[in-house]
Amino acid sequence: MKTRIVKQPDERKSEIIKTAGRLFLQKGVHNTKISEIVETIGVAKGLFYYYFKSKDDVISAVIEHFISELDVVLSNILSSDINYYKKISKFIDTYVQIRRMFNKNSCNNNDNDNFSYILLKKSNNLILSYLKLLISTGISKGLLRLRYPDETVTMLVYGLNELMDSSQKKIGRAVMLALVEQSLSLPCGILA
Amino acid sequence: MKTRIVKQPDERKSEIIKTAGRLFLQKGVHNTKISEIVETIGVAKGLFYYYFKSKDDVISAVIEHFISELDVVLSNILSSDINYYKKISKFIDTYVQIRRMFNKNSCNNNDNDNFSYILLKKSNNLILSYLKLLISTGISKGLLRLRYPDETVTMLVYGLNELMDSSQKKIGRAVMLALVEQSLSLPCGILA
Amino acid sequence: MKTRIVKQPDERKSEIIKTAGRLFLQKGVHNTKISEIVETIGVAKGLFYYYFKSKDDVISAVIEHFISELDVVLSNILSSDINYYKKISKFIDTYVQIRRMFNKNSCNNNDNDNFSYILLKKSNNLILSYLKLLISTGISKGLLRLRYPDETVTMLVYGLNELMDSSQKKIGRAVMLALVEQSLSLPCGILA
Amino acid sequence: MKTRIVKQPDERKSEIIKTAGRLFLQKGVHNTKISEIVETIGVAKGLFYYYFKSKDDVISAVIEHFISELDVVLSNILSSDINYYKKISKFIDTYVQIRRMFNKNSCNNNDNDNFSYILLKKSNNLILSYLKLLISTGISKGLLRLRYPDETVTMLVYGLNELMDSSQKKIGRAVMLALVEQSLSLPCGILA
DNA sequence: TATGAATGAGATTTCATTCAT
DNA sequence: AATGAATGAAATCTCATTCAT
Repeated sequence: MKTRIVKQPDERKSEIIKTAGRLFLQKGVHNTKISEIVETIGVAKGLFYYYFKSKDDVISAVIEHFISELDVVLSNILSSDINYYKKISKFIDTYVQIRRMFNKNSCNNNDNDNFSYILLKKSNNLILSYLKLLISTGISKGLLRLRYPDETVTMLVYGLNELMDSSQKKIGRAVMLALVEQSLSLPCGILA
Repeated sequence: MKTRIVKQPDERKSEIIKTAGRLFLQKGVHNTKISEIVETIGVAKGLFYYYFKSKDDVISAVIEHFISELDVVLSNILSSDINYYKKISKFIDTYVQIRRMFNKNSCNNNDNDNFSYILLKKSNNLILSYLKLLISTGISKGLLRLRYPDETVTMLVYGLNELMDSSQKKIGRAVMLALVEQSLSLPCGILA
Repeated sequence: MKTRIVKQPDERKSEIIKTAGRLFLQKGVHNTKISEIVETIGVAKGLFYYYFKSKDDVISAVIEHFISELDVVLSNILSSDINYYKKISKFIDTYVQIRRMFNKNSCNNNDNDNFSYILLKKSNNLILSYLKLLISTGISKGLLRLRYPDETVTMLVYGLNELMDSSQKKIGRAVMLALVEQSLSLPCGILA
Repeated sequence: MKTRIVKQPDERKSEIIKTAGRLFLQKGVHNTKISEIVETIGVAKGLFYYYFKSKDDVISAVIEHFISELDVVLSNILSSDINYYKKISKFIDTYVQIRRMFNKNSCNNNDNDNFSYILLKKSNNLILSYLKLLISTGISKGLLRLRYPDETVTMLVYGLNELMDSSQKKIGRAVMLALVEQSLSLPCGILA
């Protein structure tokens, strides 16, 4: 029998969520067995089912965990004391970061999971809602003008998303911001 | 003993691919069992393995099948005898069609497959390559001007993709084309 | 639902090995299904795969098990406190015993396994290595003389092996020992 | 549809037996699928079952084929017009040949067939019966003397068998014949 | 005599989940 | 709060054999 290490419930649960999340991103949900999660942590299988009802249960928890962390970051940017355009470029930077994190891993995984897909989509939607808010504020303040603001922002976010995926050459920050300016009909160089 | 119905290999193989494809879209790859595919057709399980090495093998075949069908459609548009702007809007229309087809189904599927995801991505990339070609031809003919043509088209395609997914209200054809015009810096109404 | 009987891993693993070994000898490896092994013990099929990676895995384990048991017996004879010629005849007796055990069973089995064959060969080789040691010791002590000691012992062991297989009439112990004496150029009757 | 090559029944049947035999020795019976046999020849599966009732049926035929070929060779030696001792050494030489043929192949095959085993055994028994005959003739003619002629010859054949298998260094013809002489209590060098 | 698509029983294997300890 | 042996349903895959052509 292994030496039993007792932890606070919250700490243990969080440990499982983080470990599962890492493995899910690395190898895909379908290729991550419960046994692997518990072996990685070094606990018994039964403990997993003490904290989670099922595998699906931990998947949801992992997604929720990632999204709520992102929410904190974005919320801080929005309420921070920097100028309007800076906020836009900060959003874009944050976006690039999480994209890279989610995608670096999901490339390897050739299995048929849509875990990263859901995660990405939820992240995109979150950042999208923040951006929509920011843009509509900008419009009412007269900082920019757009015929279809919501649609334009949607296309911007998901367009960038794909651009990061597919381009052979890594897209530089400058080009990226230029594309944002173009999409939002902003003066050239204002986000730089 | 079942009465044995013999078919030409090509016909049978194609029958399996189409049946599998339909089920994959309806219920996801993971939720579609080999036994279901063969039961749907009404043949023995062994026959499946006579034509395909494994489940993965048929997945690849299904994807290839969908993509090659799309390729024919797009290729016909490109070589057809209609004017330049008409071709663009035809591409967009085709795009909308397949998107609807892939997505109508993938909504139901709550499993963890990314079959539709891969399919969508490959379709997007195919249409993207056709559009890039068309746009660069247009640029060299002086029909339009863009600073980052490839990046712009990429963002356009994937932006639209998401727009169709997410907007509560269905995006009308008019708005869609307007967004395309805006993205490509084309005169308002020219694609209508 | 079955009542679950929990055992120590070592005990369970050993239980599986012994049961599998018995069935393998009785019916041949190919004719022994995993399902039979677990049904015989009265556990679930999954438990088998909890302890063994595959059917091949348990086959190896069974062979190893038989051989290591034989090794203990032979090793005890070698180090025991009896006279030199007695050791030889004890080796022969042990040999006869295991031969009978392996062959009694393998007669029934008309399938195409060579499980008993491998087992027999490994046993033969083990006893052979012990005998070679004993003989060479005897030679250096001047207890016997042989031109080709290793070859002679090899032929002796495998010759006896076959003799036990094939002769219609069961070979008596006396004849057997006489043949050993003849092979090793020992005085007639010294092993009796 | 393939071009259909029609052959005489005997020729076809023999073609299947020879091909099957080659594959059985190369890869083992269990690893040789009916499909492989017919593909190697270039005919359809159905044809196999036109000539053979089952896989077991062809296995028997293959064994019979090998054995009857050996029988011809041995029979020729026995009735040939050479001296007594020469016949013995010719038998041994033939024996070495077929052993090499059966074993060179069966080494590779790590599967659980006893095809080579059966084949070897039947060959050994055939040569054994010829040798017993020869030896007993020799005894009645006063050419040699043995206490247990049959047992001795049995041990000789099977002992040599193993010797060829196991010895790291290939056993030379001279040593081999020396061992035969020793076993049969023949004067040293008479077989050389 | 020959074809090869089709059959189907059954084997091995996987793994999320349970529960006696 | 923790263990890990045990469960069992279900999935994938194999291949000797059959039979419509």
